[in-house]
Amino acid sequence: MTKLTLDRTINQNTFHLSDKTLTALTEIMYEQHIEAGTYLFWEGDTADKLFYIKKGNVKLTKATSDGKEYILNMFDNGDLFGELSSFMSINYSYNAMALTDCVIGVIQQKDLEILLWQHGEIAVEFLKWTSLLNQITQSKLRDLTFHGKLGALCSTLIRMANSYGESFSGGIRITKKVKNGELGEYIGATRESVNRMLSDLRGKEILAQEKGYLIIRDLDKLKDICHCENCPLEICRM
Amino acid sequence: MTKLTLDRTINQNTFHLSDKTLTALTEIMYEQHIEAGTYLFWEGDTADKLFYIKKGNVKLTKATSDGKEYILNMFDNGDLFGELSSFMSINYSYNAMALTDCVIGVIQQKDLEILLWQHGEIAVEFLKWTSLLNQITQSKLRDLTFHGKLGALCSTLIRMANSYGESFSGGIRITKKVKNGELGEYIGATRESVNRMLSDLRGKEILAQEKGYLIIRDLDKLKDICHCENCPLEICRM
DNA sequence: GTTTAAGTGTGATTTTTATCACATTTTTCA
DNA sequence: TGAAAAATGTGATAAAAATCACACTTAAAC
Repeated sequence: MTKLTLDRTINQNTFHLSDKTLTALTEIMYEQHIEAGTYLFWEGDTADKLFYIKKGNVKLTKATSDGKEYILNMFDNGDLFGELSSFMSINYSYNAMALTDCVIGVIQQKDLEILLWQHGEIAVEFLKWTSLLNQITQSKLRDLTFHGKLGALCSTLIRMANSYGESFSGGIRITKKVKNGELGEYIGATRESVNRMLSDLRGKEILAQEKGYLIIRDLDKLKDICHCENCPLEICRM
Repeated sequence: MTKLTLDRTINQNTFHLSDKTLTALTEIMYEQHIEAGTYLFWEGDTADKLFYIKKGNVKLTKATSDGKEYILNMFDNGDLFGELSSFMSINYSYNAMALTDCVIGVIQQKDLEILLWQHGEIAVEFLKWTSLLNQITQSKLRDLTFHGKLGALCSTLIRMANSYGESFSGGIRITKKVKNGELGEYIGATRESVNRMLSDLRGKEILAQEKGYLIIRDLDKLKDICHCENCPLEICRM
Protein backbone atom coordinates (compact mmCIF):
# COMPACT_ATOMS: atom_id res chain seq x y z
CA MET A 1 0.00 0.00 0.00
CA THR A 2 1.18 3.39 -0.92
CA LYS A 3 0.64 6.73 0.68
CA LEU A 4 1.63 10.08 -0.65
CA THR A 5 0.58 13.47 0.50
CA LEU A 6 0.19 16.17 -2.08
CA ASP A 7 -1.17 19.01 -0.02
CA ARG A 8 1.36 21.08 1.81
CA THR A 9 -1.17 22.78 4.04
CA ILE A 10 -2.28 19.67 5.91
CA ASN A 11 0.91 18.39 7.32
CA GLN A 12 4.21 20.15 7.38
CA ASN A 13 6.15 17.00 8.02
CA THR A 14 5.27 15.51 4.69
CA PHE A 15 7.36 15.55 1.58
CA HIS A 16 5.76 16.42 -1.68
CA LEU A 17 5.81 15.72 -5.32
CA SER A 18 6.86 18.56 -7.55
CA ASP A 19 4.27 20.92 -9.01
CA LYS A 20 4.92 19.44 -12.40
CA THR A 21 4.11 15.94 -11.19
CA LEU A 22 1.15 17.18 -9.24
CA THR A 23 -0.30 18.91 -12.28
CA ALA A 24 0.28 15.89 -14.45
CA LEU A 25 -1.46 13.69 -11.88
CA THR A 26 -4.42 16.00 -11.56
CA GLU A 27 -4.88 15.82 -15.31
CA ILE A 28 -5.29 12.06 -15.37
CA MET A 29 -7.59 11.73 -12.36
CA TYR A 30 -11.38 11.76 -12.29
CA GLU A 31 -13.58 12.68 -9.37
CA GLN A 32 -15.75 10.43 -7.27
CA HIS A 33 -18.00 11.23 -4.30
CA ILE A 34 -18.19 8.74 -1.45
CA GLU A 35 -20.55 8.82 1.52
CA ALA A 36 -19.37 8.36 5.08
CA GLY A 37 -19.43 4.70 6.05
CA THR A 38 -19.27 3.34 2.54
CA TYR A 39 -16.34 1.55 0.97
CA LEU A 40 -14.02 2.64 -1.82
CA PHE A 41 -13.01 -0.93 -2.33
CA TRP A 42 -13.00 -4.28 -0.59
CA GLU A 43 -10.47 -6.94 0.02
CA GLY A 44 -10.16 -8.95 -3.17
CA ASP A 45 -11.14 -6.13 -5.54
CA THR A 46 -8.79 -5.58 -8.43
CA ALA A 47 -6.11 -3.10 -7.46
CA ASP A 48 -5.80 -1.03 -10.58
CA LYS A 49 -6.38 2.47 -9.24
CA LEU A 50 -4.78 5.07 -7.01
CA PHE A 51 -6.93 7.30 -4.86
CA TYR A 52 -6.24 10.91 -4.07
CA ILE A 53 -8.27 12.34 -1.20
CA LYS A 54 -9.46 15.80 -2.16
CA LYS A 55 -11.63 15.98 0.92
CA GLY A 56 -12.41 13.65 3.78
CA ASN A 57 -11.02 10.71 5.75
CA VAL A 58 -10.45 7.12 4.76
CA LYS A 59 -9.29 4.17 6.81
CA LEU A 60 -7.77 0.98 5.50
CA THR A 61 -8.76 -2.06 7.52
CA LYS A 62 -8.32 -5.75 7.42
CA ALA A 63 -10.62 -8.38 8.84
CA THR A 64 -8.94 -11.35 10.48
CA SER A 65 -10.23 -14.88 10.24
CA ASP A 66 -11.34 -14.72 13.89
CA GLY A 67 -13.67 -11.82 13.26
CA LYS A 68 -11.51 -9.00 14.54
CA GLU A 69 -10.49 -6.02 12.51
CA TYR A 70 -7.31 -4.06 12.49
CA ILE A 71 -6.40 -0.73 11.05
CA LEU A 72 -3.60 -0.54 8.56
CA ASN A 73 -3.69 3.15 7.93
CA MET A 74 -5.75 6.28 8.07
CA PHE A 75 -5.70 8.87 5.33
CA ASP A 76 -6.57 12.52 5.20
CA ASN A 77 -7.11 15.40 2.82
CA GLY A 78 -4.28 15.44 0.33
CA ASP A 79 -3.18 11.84 0.77
CA LEU A 80 -2.73 9.49 -2.13
CA PHE A 81 -2.95 5.74 -1.66
CA GLY A 82 -3.34 2.50 -3.52
CA GLU A 83 -1.14 -0.15 -5.04
CA LEU A 84 1.33 0.43 -7.81
CA SER A 85 2.48 -3.05 -8.60
CA SER A 86 -0.36 -3.87 -10.95
CA PHE A 87 1.58 -6.51 -12.77
CA MET A 88 1.62 -8.98 -9.91
CA SER A 89 -0.64 -8.72 -6.90
CA ILE A 90 -3.71 -7.56 -8.70
CA ASN A 91 -6.05 -7.56 -5.74
CA TYR A 92 -6.36 -5.39 -2.68
CA SER A 93 -5.69 -7.24 0.53
CA TYR A 94 -7.64 -4.79 2.66
CA ASN A 95 -10.77 -2.64 2.75
CA ALA A 96 -10.94 1.11 2.34
CA MET A 97 -13.80 2.77 4.17
CA ALA A 98 -14.75 6.44 4.09
CA LEU A 99 -14.91 7.77 7.64
CA THR A 100 -16.49 11.01 6.48
CA ASP A 101 -18.10 12.13 3.23
CA CYS A 102 -15.25 12.20 0.76
CA VAL A 103 -14.31 13.65 -2.56
CA ILE A 104 -11.83 11.31 -4.17
CA GLY A 105 -9.65 11.71 -7.26
CA VAL A 106 -9.26 8.36 -8.94
CA ILE A 107 -6.19 7.61 -11.02
CA GLN A 108 -6.16 4.58 -13.28
CA GLN A 109 -3.04 2.53 -12.92
CA LYS A 110 -2.72 2.30 -16.70
CA ASP A 111 -2.87 6.07 -17.13
CA LEU A 112 -0.28 6.56 -14.43
CA GLU A 113 1.98 3.98 -15.95
CA ILE A 114 1.91 5.70 -19.33
CA LEU A 115 2.71 8.98 -17.63
CA LEU A 116 5.65 7.48 -15.75
CA TRP A 117 6.91 5.64 -18.75
CA GLN A 118 7.04 8.83 -20.77
CA HIS A 119 8.52 11.00 -18.04
CA GLY A 120 11.48 9.35 -16.39
CA GLU A 121 11.88 12.22 -13.97
CA ILE A 122 8.33 11.79 -12.67
CA ALA A 123 8.95 8.08 -12.29
CA VAL A 124 12.11 8.80 -10.28
CA GLU A 125 10.09 11.12 -8.09
CA PHE A 126 7.52 8.41 -7.47
CA LEU A 127 10.29 5.96 -6.80
CA LYS A 128 11.74 8.16 -4.08
CA TRP A 129 8.29 8.50 -2.64
CA THR A 130 7.64 4.80 -2.42
CA SER A 131 11.08 4.41 -0.93
CA LEU A 132 10.14 6.84 1.79
CA LEU A 133 6.90 4.99 2.36
CA ASN A 134 8.88 1.84 2.75
CA GLN A 135 10.97 3.49 5.41
CA ILE A 136 7.84 4.58 7.21
CA THR A 137 6.44 1.06 7.20
CA GLN A 138 9.78 -0.34 8.25
CA SER A 139 9.97 2.02 11.20
CA LYS A 140 6.43 1.11 12.22
CA LEU A 141 7.39 -2.54 12.11
CA ARG A 142 10.21 -1.81 14.53
CA ASP A 143 8.08 0.32 16.83
CA LEU A 144 5.16 -2.08 16.97
CA THR A 145 7.24 -5.21 17.43
CA PHE A 146 10.18 -4.56 19.69
CA HIS A 147 9.10 -2.79 22.85
CA GLY A 148 5.90 -4.46 23.92
CA LYS A 149 2.41 -3.09 23.65
CA LEU A 150 3.19 -0.07 25.80
CA GLY A 151 6.08 0.81 23.49
CA ALA A 152 3.82 0.29 20.49
CA LEU A 153 1.19 2.57 22.01
CA CYS A 154 3.65 5.31 22.89
CA SER A 155 5.26 5.32 19.48
CA THR A 156 1.83 5.48 17.90
CA LEU A 157 0.95 8.48 20.06
CA ILE A 158 4.16 10.17 18.93
CA ARG A 159 3.36 9.43 15.31
CA MET A 160 -0.11 10.84 15.79
CA ALA A 161 1.37 13.94 17.35
CA ASN A 162 3.62 14.35 14.32
CA SER A 163 0.81 13.77 11.85
CA TYR A 164 -2.17 15.41 13.53
CA GLY A 165 -0.76 17.31 16.47
CA GLU A 166 -0.91 21.00 17.26
CA SER A 167 1.29 22.52 19.94
CA PHE A 168 -0.14 24.77 22.60
CA SER A 169 0.85 25.92 26.09
CA GLY A 170 -0.35 22.69 27.69
CA GLY A 171 1.46 20.34 25.34
CA ILE A 172 0.55 18.79 22.01
CA ARG A 173 -3.11 18.30 21.18
CA ILE A 174 -3.87 15.44 18.84
CA THR A 175 -6.56 16.93 16.64
CA LYS A 176 -7.83 13.61 15.42
CA LYS A 177 -10.17 11.73 17.72
CA VAL A 178 -9.38 8.05 18.10
CA LYS A 179 -11.21 5.52 20.15
CA ASN A 180 -9.30 3.25 22.49
CA GLY A 181 -10.50 0.30 20.50
CA GLU A 182 -9.10 1.80 17.31
CA LEU A 183 -5.74 2.34 18.93
CA GLY A 184 -5.88 -1.29 19.96
CA GLU A 185 -6.63 -2.40 16.42
CA TYR A 186 -3.75 -0.32 15.22
CA ILE A 187 -1.11 -1.74 17.56
CA GLY A 188 -2.51 -5.23 17.96
CA ALA A 189 -3.71 -4.95 21.54
CA THR A 190 -7.11 -5.17 23.21
CA ARG A 191 -9.23 -2.15 23.95
CA GLU A 192 -8.89 -2.85 27.67
CA SER A 193 -5.12 -2.96 27.54
CA VAL A 194 -5.01 0.33 25.66
CA ASN A 195 -7.40 1.72 28.20
CA ARG A 196 -5.23 0.76 31.14
CA MET A 197 -2.05 1.96 29.49
CA LEU A 198 -3.62 5.33 28.73
CA SER A 199 -4.85 5.60 32.32
CA ASP A 200 -1.35 4.87 33.58
CA LEU A 201 0.13 7.51 31.30
CA ARG A 202 -2.47 10.00 32.49
CA GLY A 203 -1.65 9.12 36.08
CA LYS A 204 2.00 9.86 35.40
CA GLU A 205 1.03 13.18 33.78
CA ILE A 206 2.60 12.09 30.53
CA LEU A 207 -0.80 12.29 28.87
CA ALA A 208 -4.02 14.20 29.39
CA GLN A 209 -7.46 14.29 27.85
CA GLU A 210 -9.55 17.34 26.99
CA LYS A 211 -13.08 16.85 25.63
CA GLY A 212 -12.16 13.67 23.87
CA TYR A 213 -8.85 14.91 22.51
CA LEU A 214 -5.58 13.39 23.64
CA ILE A 215 -2.95 15.81 24.88
CA ILE A 216 0.70 14.87 25.10
CA ARG A 217 2.11 16.54 28.20
CA ASP A 218 5.54 14.95 28.28
CA LEU A 219 6.83 13.92 24.89
CA ASP A 220 10.27 12.98 26.23
CA LYS A 221 8.81 10.41 28.59
CA LEU A 222 6.84 8.89 25.73
CA LYS A 223 10.02 8.74 23.71
CA ASP A 224 11.83 7.00 26.56
CA ILE A 225 9.20 4.32 26.81
CA CYS A 226 9.34 3.35 23.15
CA HIS A 227 13.11 3.79 22.87
CA CYS A 228 12.59 6.51 20.32
CA GLU A 229 15.45 6.84 17.87
CA ASN A 230 14.49 10.34 16.85
CA CYS A 231 13.87 9.42 13.25
CA PRO A 232 13.25 12.32 10.88
CA LEU A 233 9.69 13.57 11.08
CA GLU A 234 9.00 12.47 7.51
CA ILE A 235 9.41 8.91 8.70
CA CYS A 236 7.88 9.13 12.16
CA ARG A 237 4.29 9.58 11.09
CA MET A 238 1.06 7.69 10.68
CA MET B 1 15.33 -0.33 2.97
CA THR B 2 15.02 -1.97 -0.32
CA LYS B 3 15.45 -5.54 -1.38
CA LEU B 4 15.45 -6.86 -4.86
CA THR B 5 16.51 -10.24 -6.06
CA LEU B 6 18.13 -10.47 -9.42
CA ASP B 7 19.08 -14.10 -9.57
CA ARG B 8 16.42 -16.48 -10.69
CA THR B 9 18.28 -19.56 -9.53
CA ILE B 10 18.22 -18.77 -5.83
CA ASN B 11 14.58 -18.35 -5.16
CA GLN B 12 11.73 -19.23 -7.42
CA ASN B 13 9.24 -17.13 -5.54
CA THR B 14 10.96 -13.91 -6.34
CA PHE B 15 10.08 -11.55 -9.11
CA HIS B 16 12.81 -10.20 -11.26
CA LEU B 17 13.88 -7.19 -13.17
CA SER B 18 14.07 -7.57 -16.90
CA ASP B 19 17.29 -8.62 -18.58
CA LYS B 20 17.65 -5.17 -19.99
CA THR B 21 17.50 -3.61 -16.54
CA LEU B 22 19.76 -6.25 -15.12
CA THR B 23 22.38 -5.63 -17.75
CA ALA B 24 22.16 -1.89 -17.30
CA LEU B 25 22.60 -2.32 -13.55
CA THR B 26 25.57 -4.60 -13.91
CA GLU B 27 27.22 -1.99 -16.08
CA ILE B 28 27.12 0.70 -13.43
CA MET B 29 28.21 -1.41 -10.45
CA TYR B 30 31.71 -1.99 -9.15
CA GLU B 31 32.93 -4.93 -7.11
CA GLN B 32 33.90 -5.05 -3.46
CA HIS B 33 35.11 -7.94 -1.31
CA ILE B 34 33.98 -8.13 2.30
CA GLU B 35 35.16 -10.53 4.97
CA ALA B 36 32.78 -12.46 7.20
CA GLY B 37 32.00 -10.50 10.35
CA THR B 38 32.86 -7.09 8.94
CA TYR B 39 30.42 -4.34 8.12
CA LEU B 40 29.36 -2.90 4.79
CA PHE B 41 28.09 0.16 6.53
CA TRP B 42 27.02 1.39 9.93
CA GLU B 43 24.07 3.22 11.27
CA GLY B 44 24.61 6.89 10.46
CA ASP B 45 26.71 6.34 7.33
CA THR B 46 25.60 8.24 4.27
CA ALA B 47 23.10 6.18 2.32
CA ASP B 48 24.18 6.84 -1.24
CA LYS B 49 24.74 3.33 -2.53
CA LEU B 50 22.87 0.17 -3.40
CA PHE B 51 24.45 -3.21 -2.78
CA TYR B 52 24.05 -6.26 -4.95
CA ILE B 53 25.17 -9.51 -3.36
CA LYS B 54 27.09 -11.52 -5.92
CA LYS B 55 28.09 -14.05 -3.30
CA GLY B 56 27.53 -14.41 0.42
CA ASN B 57 25.15 -13.45 3.20
CA VAL B 58 24.44 -10.11 4.80
CA LYS B 59 22.24 -9.21 7.72
CA LEU B 60 20.82 -5.82 8.54
CA THR B 61 20.65 -5.16 12.25
CA LYS B 62 19.76 -2.38 14.56
CA ALA B 63 21.07 -1.80 18.03
CA THR B 64 18.56 -0.56 20.57
CA SER B 65 19.35 1.94 23.26
CA ASP B 66 19.19 -0.82 25.87
CA GLY B 67 21.96 -2.81 24.26
CA LYS B 68 19.89 -5.40 22.45
CA GLU B 69 20.03 -5.99 18.75
CA TYR B 70 17.34 -6.90 16.34
CA ILE B 71 17.45 -8.19 12.81
CA LEU B 72 15.70 -6.23 10.13
CA ASN B 73 16.51 -8.47 7.24
CA MET B 74 18.81 -11.11 5.90
CA PHE B 75 20.08 -11.10 2.34
CA ASP B 76 21.46 -13.76 0.09
CA ASN B 77 23.15 -14.30 -3.22
CA GLY B 78 21.40 -12.24 -5.83
CA ASP B 79 19.70 -9.80 -3.50
CA LEU B 80 19.92 -6.07 -3.92
CA PHE B 81 19.43 -3.73 -0.99
CA GLY B 82 19.99 -0.17 0.12
CA GLU B 83 18.10 3.08 0.19
CA LEU B 84 16.80 4.89 -2.84
CA SER B 85 15.50 8.10 -1.34
CA SER B 86 18.83 9.87 -1.37
CA PHE B 87 17.23 13.28 -1.40
CA MET B 88 15.88 13.09 2.14
CA SER B 89 17.03 10.55 4.69
CA ILE B 90 20.64 10.55 3.74
CA ASN B 91 21.84 8.19 6.45
CA TYR B 92 21.39 4.52 7.07
CA SER B 93 19.43 3.76 10.18
CA TYR B 94 20.87 0.26 10.56
CA ASN B 95 24.03 -1.77 10.24
CA ALA B 96 24.86 -4.21 7.46
CA MET B 97 27.13 -7.06 8.50
CA ALA B 98 28.56 -9.77 6.29
CA LEU B 99 27.69 -13.17 7.75
CA THR B 100 30.03 -14.93 5.34
CA ASP B 101 32.78 -13.73 3.03
CA CYS B 102 30.98 -11.70 0.40
CA VAL B 103 31.43 -10.36 -3.07
CA ILE B 104 29.33 -7.25 -3.38
CA GLY B 105 28.41 -5.15 -6.39
CA VAL B 106 28.15 -1.52 -5.37
CA ILE B 107 25.89 0.86 -7.25
CA GLN B 108 26.20 4.56 -6.68
CA GLN B 109 22.88 6.23 -6.11
CA LYS B 110 23.83 9.00 -8.53
CA ASP B 111 24.61 6.57 -11.32
CA LEU B 112 21.36 4.74 -10.77
CA GLU B 113 19.41 7.93 -10.77
CA ILE B 114 20.83 8.98 -14.11
CA LEU B 115 19.97 5.57 -15.51
CA LEU B 116 16.41 5.78 -14.25
CA TRP B 117 15.98 9.33 -15.40
CA GLN B 118 16.99 8.42 -18.91
CA HIS B 119 15.00 5.21 -19.11
CA GLY B 120 11.44 5.68 -17.94
CA GLU B 121 10.66 2.03 -18.44
CA ILE B 122 13.47 0.97 -16.10
CA ALA B 123 12.24 3.46 -13.53
CA VAL B 124 8.73 2.03 -13.79
CA GLU B 125 10.19 -1.41 -13.25
CA PHE B 126 12.00 -0.24 -10.15
CA LEU B 127 8.86 1.44 -8.97
CA LYS B 128 6.90 -1.78 -9.17
CA TRP B 129 9.67 -3.49 -7.32
CA THR B 130 9.69 -1.08 -4.43
CA SER B 131 5.93 -1.32 -4.37
CA LEU B 132 6.21 -5.05 -3.96
CA LEU B 133 8.78 -4.58 -1.22
CA ASN B 134 6.36 -2.31 0.52
CA GLN B 135 3.74 -5.01 0.42
CA ILE B 136 6.21 -7.47 1.89
CA THR B 137 7.03 -5.16 4.75
CA GLN B 138 3.38 -4.39 5.27
CA SER B 139 2.54 -8.06 5.51
CA LYS B 140 5.37 -8.62 7.97
CA LEU B 141 4.03 -5.80 10.07
CA ARG B 142 0.69 -7.58 10.23
CA ASP B 143 2.19 -10.98 10.96
CA LEU B 144 4.55 -9.78 13.67
CA THR B 145 2.04 -7.58 15.43
CA PHE B 146 -1.36 -9.19 15.46
CA HIS B 147 -1.16 -12.76 16.67
CA GLY B 148 1.24 -12.75 19.57
CA LYS B 149 4.78 -14.01 19.59
CA LEU B 150 3.76 -17.53 18.66
CA GLY B 151 1.94 -16.19 15.62
CA ALA B 152 4.96 -14.07 14.76
CA LEU B 153 7.23 -17.09 15.02
CA CYS B 154 4.99 -19.32 12.92
CA SER B 155 4.62 -16.75 10.18
CA THR B 156 8.38 -16.27 10.16
CA LEU B 157 8.88 -20.01 9.79
CA ILE B 158 6.48 -20.00 6.86
CA ARG B 159 8.33 -17.10 5.27
CA MET B 160 11.61 -18.93 5.75
CA ALA B 161 10.11 -22.02 4.14
CA ASN B 162 9.07 -19.91 1.17
CA SER B 163 12.43 -18.20 0.89
CA TYR B 164 14.88 -20.93 1.82
CA GLY B 165 12.84 -24.11 1.97
CA GLU B 166 13.20 -27.29 -0.03
CA SER B 167 10.46 -29.90 -0.04
CA PHE B 168 11.22 -33.54 0.61
CA SER B 169 9.33 -36.60 1.74
CA GLY B 170 9.48 -35.57 5.40
CA GLY B 171 8.23 -32.02 4.91
CA ILE B 172 9.98 -28.77 4.10
CA ARG B 173 13.60 -28.37 5.10
CA ILE B 174 14.71 -24.82 5.79
CA THR B 175 18.15 -24.74 4.22
CA LYS B 176 19.29 -21.71 6.12
CA LYS B 177 20.46 -22.25 9.67
CA VAL B 178 19.11 -19.79 12.16
CA LYS B 179 19.79 -19.63 15.84
CA ASN B 180 16.95 -19.36 18.28
CA GLY B 181 18.36 -16.07 19.41
CA GLU B 182 18.29 -14.73 15.87
CA LEU B 183 14.68 -15.76 15.45
CA GLY B 184 14.00 -13.91 18.66
CA GLU B 185 15.72 -10.79 17.40
CA TYR B 186 13.70 -11.06 14.24
CA ILE B 187 10.27 -11.29 15.87
CA GLY B 188 10.96 -9.26 18.99
CA ALA B 189 10.95 -12.09 21.51
CA THR B 190 13.56 -13.54 23.82
CA ARG B 191 15.72 -16.51 22.93
CA GLU B 192 14.10 -18.53 25.72
CA SER B 193 10.60 -17.84 24.48
CA VAL B 194 11.53 -18.87 20.96
CA ASN B 195 13.13 -21.94 22.43
CA ARG B 196 10.03 -22.96 24.31
CA MET B 197 7.73 -22.25 21.38
CA LEU B 198 9.88 -24.36 19.07
CA SER B 199 9.90 -27.18 21.61
CA ASP B 200 6.13 -27.03 21.80
CA LEU B 201 5.83 -27.15 18.02
CA ARG B 202 8.20 -30.10 17.93
CA GLY B 203 6.14 -31.82 20.60
CA LYS B 204 3.05 -31.38 18.46
CA GLU B 205 4.93 -32.77 15.44
CA ILE B 206 4.38 -29.56 13.56
CA LEU B 207 8.11 -29.02 13.45
CA ALA B 208 11.21 -31.19 13.55
CA GLN B 209 14.94 -30.68 13.59
CA GLU B 210 17.61 -32.55 11.62
CA LYS B 211 21.27 -31.76 12.24
CA GLY B 212 20.55 -28.16 12.98
CA TYR B 213 18.09 -27.64 10.16
CA LEU B 214 14.46 -26.88 10.86
CA ILE B 215 11.91 -29.10 9.15
CA ILE B 216 8.31 -28.08 8.76
CA ARG B 217 6.20 -31.18 9.15
CA ASP B 218 2.75 -29.62 9.18
CA LEU B 219 2.52 -26.40 7.26
CA ASP B 220 -1.25 -26.16 7.65
CA LYS B 221 -1.03 -26.15 11.44
CA LEU B 222 1.57 -23.37 11.25
CA LYS B 223 -0.77 -21.43 9.01
CA ASP B 224 -3.63 -21.89 11.44
CA ILE B 225 -1.61 -20.52 14.33
CA CYS B 226 -0.66 -17.30 12.58
CA HIS B 227 -4.04 -16.90 10.86
CA CYS B 228 -2.34 -17.15 7.50
CA GLU B 229 -4.14 -15.31 4.74
CA ASN B 230 -2.44 -17.25 1.98
CA CYS B 231 -0.80 -14.22 0.48
CA PRO B 232 0.94 -14.74 -2.83
CA LEU B 233 4.39 -16.29 -2.39
CA GLU B 234 6.06 -13.15 -3.73
CA ILE B 235 4.80 -11.35 -0.65
CA CYS B 236 5.12 -14.08 1.97
CA ARG B 237 8.90 -14.19 2.14
CA MET B 238 11.76 -13.02 4.24
C1' DG C 1 -34.66 15.97 25.85
C1' DT C 2 -35.12 11.22 26.66
C1' DT C 3 -33.84 6.85 25.30
C1' DT C 4 -30.52 3.82 23.20
C1' DA C 5 -26.34 2.68 21.67
C1' DA C 6 -21.46 3.17 21.77
C1' DG C 7 -17.50 3.88 24.21
C1' DT C 8 -14.82 3.98 28.58
C1' DG C 9 -13.08 2.43 33.22
C1' DT C 10 -11.84 -1.22 36.29
C1' DG C 11 -11.67 -5.53 39.10
C1' DA C 12 -10.61 -10.48 39.08
C1' DT C 13 -8.50 -14.08 36.67
C1' DT C 14 -5.88 -16.56 33.12
C1' DT C 15 -2.61 -16.78 29.56
C1' DT C 16 1.43 -15.22 27.47
C1' DT C 17 5.95 -13.59 27.59
C1' DA C 18 10.15 -12.06 29.94
C1' DT C 19 13.66 -12.69 33.38
C1' DC C 20 17.08 -15.06 35.96
C1' DA C 21 19.78 -18.95 36.82
C1' DC C 22 22.01 -23.01 35.49
C1' DA C 23 22.73 -27.68 33.33
C1' DT C 24 23.47 -29.74 28.93
C1' DT C 25 24.60 -29.97 24.16
C1' DT C 26 26.78 -28.45 20.00
C1' DT C 27 30.15 -25.91 17.49
C1' DT C 28 34.61 -23.84 16.82
C1' DC C 29 39.28 -23.85 16.32
C1' DA C 30 43.90 -24.35 18.18
C1' DT D 1 40.81 -34.30 19.16
C1' DG D 2 39.93 -31.90 23.09
C1' DA D 3 39.29 -27.59 25.48
C1' DA D 4 36.81 -23.31 25.19
C1' DA D 5 33.08 -20.83 23.49
C1' DA D 6 28.58 -20.56 21.78
C1' DA D 7 24.12 -22.15 21.62
C1' DT D 8 20.26 -24.76 23.53
C1' DG D 9 16.99 -26.60 27.04
C1' DT D 10 14.39 -25.98 31.13
C1' DG D 11 12.73 -24.78 35.87
C1' DA D 12 11.09 -21.11 38.90
C1' DT D 13 9.30 -16.72 39.16
C1' DA D 14 7.80 -12.11 37.73
C1' DA D 15 5.78 -9.00 34.58
C1' DA D 16 2.87 -7.97 30.64
C1' DA D 17 -1.20 -8.60 28.21
C1' DA D 18 -5.66 -10.93 27.28
C1' DT D 19 -10.14 -12.31 28.82
C1' DC D 20 -14.47 -11.95 31.07
C1' DA D 21 -17.81 -9.41 33.47
C1' DC D 22 -20.13 -5.44 34.49
C1' DA D 23 -20.72 -0.44 36.17
C1' DC D 24 -20.36 4.08 34.42
C1' DT D 25 -20.12 7.92 30.89
C1' DT D 26 -20.62 10.01 26.64
C1' DA D 27 -22.51 10.42 22.09
C1' DA D 28 -26.27 9.47 18.78
C1' DA D 29 -30.88 9.06 17.32
C1' DC D 30 -35.57 9.49 17.64
